[in-house]
Amino acid sequence: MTQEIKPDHATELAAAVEAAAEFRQHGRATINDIARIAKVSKKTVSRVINDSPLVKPRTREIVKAIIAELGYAPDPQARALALRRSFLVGLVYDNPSPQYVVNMQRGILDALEETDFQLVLRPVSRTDDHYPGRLRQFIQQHKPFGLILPPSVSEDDALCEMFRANDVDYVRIASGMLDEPGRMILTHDSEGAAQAARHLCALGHEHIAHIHGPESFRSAHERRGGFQRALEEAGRALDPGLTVEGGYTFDSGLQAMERLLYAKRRPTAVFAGNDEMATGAYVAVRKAGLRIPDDVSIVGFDDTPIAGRLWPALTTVRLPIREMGRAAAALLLEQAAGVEREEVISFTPEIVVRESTAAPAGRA
Amino acid sequence: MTQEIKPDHATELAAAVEAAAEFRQHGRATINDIARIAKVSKKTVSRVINDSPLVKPRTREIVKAIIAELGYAPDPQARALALRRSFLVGLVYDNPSPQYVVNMQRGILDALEETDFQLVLRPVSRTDDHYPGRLRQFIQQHKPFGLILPPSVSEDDALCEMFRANDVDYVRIASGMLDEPGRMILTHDSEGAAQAARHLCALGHEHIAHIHGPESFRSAHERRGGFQRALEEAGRALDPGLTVEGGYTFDSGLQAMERLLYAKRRPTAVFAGNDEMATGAYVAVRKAGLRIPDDVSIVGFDDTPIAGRLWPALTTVRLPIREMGRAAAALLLEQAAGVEREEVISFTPEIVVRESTAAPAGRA
DNA sequence: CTGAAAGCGCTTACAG
DNA sequence: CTGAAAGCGCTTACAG
Repeated sequence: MTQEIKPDHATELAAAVEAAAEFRQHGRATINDIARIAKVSKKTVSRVINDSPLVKPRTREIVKAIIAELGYAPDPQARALALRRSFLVGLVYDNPSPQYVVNMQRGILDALEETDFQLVLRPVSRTDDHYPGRLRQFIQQHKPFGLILPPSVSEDDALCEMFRANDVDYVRIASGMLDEPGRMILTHDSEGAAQAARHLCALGHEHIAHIHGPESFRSAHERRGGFQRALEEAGRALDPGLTVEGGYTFDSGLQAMERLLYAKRRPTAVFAGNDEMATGAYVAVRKAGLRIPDDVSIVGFDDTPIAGRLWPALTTVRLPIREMGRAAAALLLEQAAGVEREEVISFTPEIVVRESTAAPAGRA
Repeated sequence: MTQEIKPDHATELAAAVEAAAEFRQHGRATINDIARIAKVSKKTVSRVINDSPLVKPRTREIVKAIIAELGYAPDPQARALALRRSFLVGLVYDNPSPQYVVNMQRGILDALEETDFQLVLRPVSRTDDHYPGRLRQFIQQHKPFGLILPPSVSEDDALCEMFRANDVDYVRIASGMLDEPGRMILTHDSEGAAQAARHLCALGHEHIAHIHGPESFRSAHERRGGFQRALEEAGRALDPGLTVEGGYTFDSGLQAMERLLYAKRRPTAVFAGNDEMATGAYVAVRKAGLRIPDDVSIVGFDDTPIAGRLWPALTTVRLPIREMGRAAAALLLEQAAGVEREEVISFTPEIVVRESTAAPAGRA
């Protein structure tokens, strides 16, 4: 006489795990192995992998237990082929600062850490006319899951349109609202610059210069604008004679500062649009035989590592680049999950006061 | 009456290209499209893609013409699935210098530029015990084409053994001969350090200090060794009382220099094991109210961008990091092509003389 | 030198 | 809630 035995859930689960354990030695498992051991179809395993709700909780639990026991991970190449979409997240950048790039990479990697996504690097040169074409080819061939765009590539509207046309998700990091909230990380550069202005005004400076970045960078406008507004709110004005354009480079900062030092009335403080230019300004001041901050106070922007390594250490405005990268990658995942975001994610830089700023000589 | 027309090769080729041109609008081509238009099997197209010699030159030419006309590129995901090997090259690094990392990335990207390979980033922490396990999982799941290992991960023999066991190609970049020539990029750090020693001796320094890197870094030994040997060849010796250990960081350089400044007899020149520590040494000298190079000459190692931005600009030893990255990636491709290399590829650093070194005060 | 069949490890409609 | 069949775009033996 046969007797129908209806095993309870715990028994069933234990049996499945045991069957899985026996399989262990046979090398890397596939979806078929999981299905066979779980006694379900591979489609059901696929549903579990993809978190489909259409699986009985009990079935799901058994499948998950076997997956855990075998340390199974689905093959990204096979999934990509079937999904027509790879598990690569591309960082498309033209930012010249290695520090910026590395920090952004770190942030993105933080967010991708426990996922199946890999970060691939796509440096570009915006002065190369072929760069959108190359990117299109990359996209069509590698079908990246999504792209992250820091400044200044993030400011290229035509490029983003191409991404949309090719059905590729992206997140733009920029100092202006260039896209819908779900595709943007906003940085309030103008507010950071305003903090620099307030700091210098509070120290008593009246005669303040600004070395701004190139007109082609949105951040240069934002920073100049915020600085100017805050000066005006404090009853000062940004003297056009003390406003010089640089190229965000060390050399341009050095040259701009040299010009400022020979102005009719030498400024007692200078706000440089980034740390690179501030570093150049240091050298110009030194070469002129002047002292920082005794003769001239200097403020930078970015808080790159060089800021703390200069002597005296540079007062500057810090943008949390790593956190921004993390947020951008998280937003990309959110976007893929179909979340509709209404509010933009934004970051406000903060001034870091070190040793390069002090009250002007007359007021010391 | 039908007449057999045997078209010549040129006609045949032109016809194929025309057929391809007609196809153009239908979206992205696959290997099947190419095969159909070329009137061959897809296996033959696959042979052409993979540069198999087993294809009649004429057939190959026609297939290549159609591929070019359609701008066809094989799907990397599909190839990866069939080949059980992806087109990803992993950069596995724990190097703390952003400048080093970014330059290495650039070099690798240079070499991968016109290939189908993508660079993926795998930062690791050697102090994390789980890091080999995580890497193994990455390897087994993503089946990277190969890995590039700069110092100090490159010095981990057990890790490389795991790579071999998992049948993954790799290239180690190190200052010692740790592996066979086909898997190594060698840097002659000791020779660079020797150049620093010769430079200081030539200037007339007798009383020379050295701030070396941490014992756990092979480069620290190589640099100290090369420096010491060259000093001895010049009839000097490395005074143990003027040899201090730092941690390759700014702060450690500052502290080490402070100790040296209070030595019984202050050194007239200091060789720092890297630019970071040299930068710290600058600050210590400044804080002590001394001048560079008038009171103390300083030499760094690496030639990171900060070297040229300091005041006075830092004399340092430059390693061509970007070229090293390029060579490493090229070597990986060579390895995959089955080339057996007998001679190791090596790079010798060179001193870059700037403004931080001069004859000692007494001899000016 | 060339091709038809099978397979890499997944997912997508479709049917139940 | 579950499964059998077909397909993603390639390559690998195998046969000729």
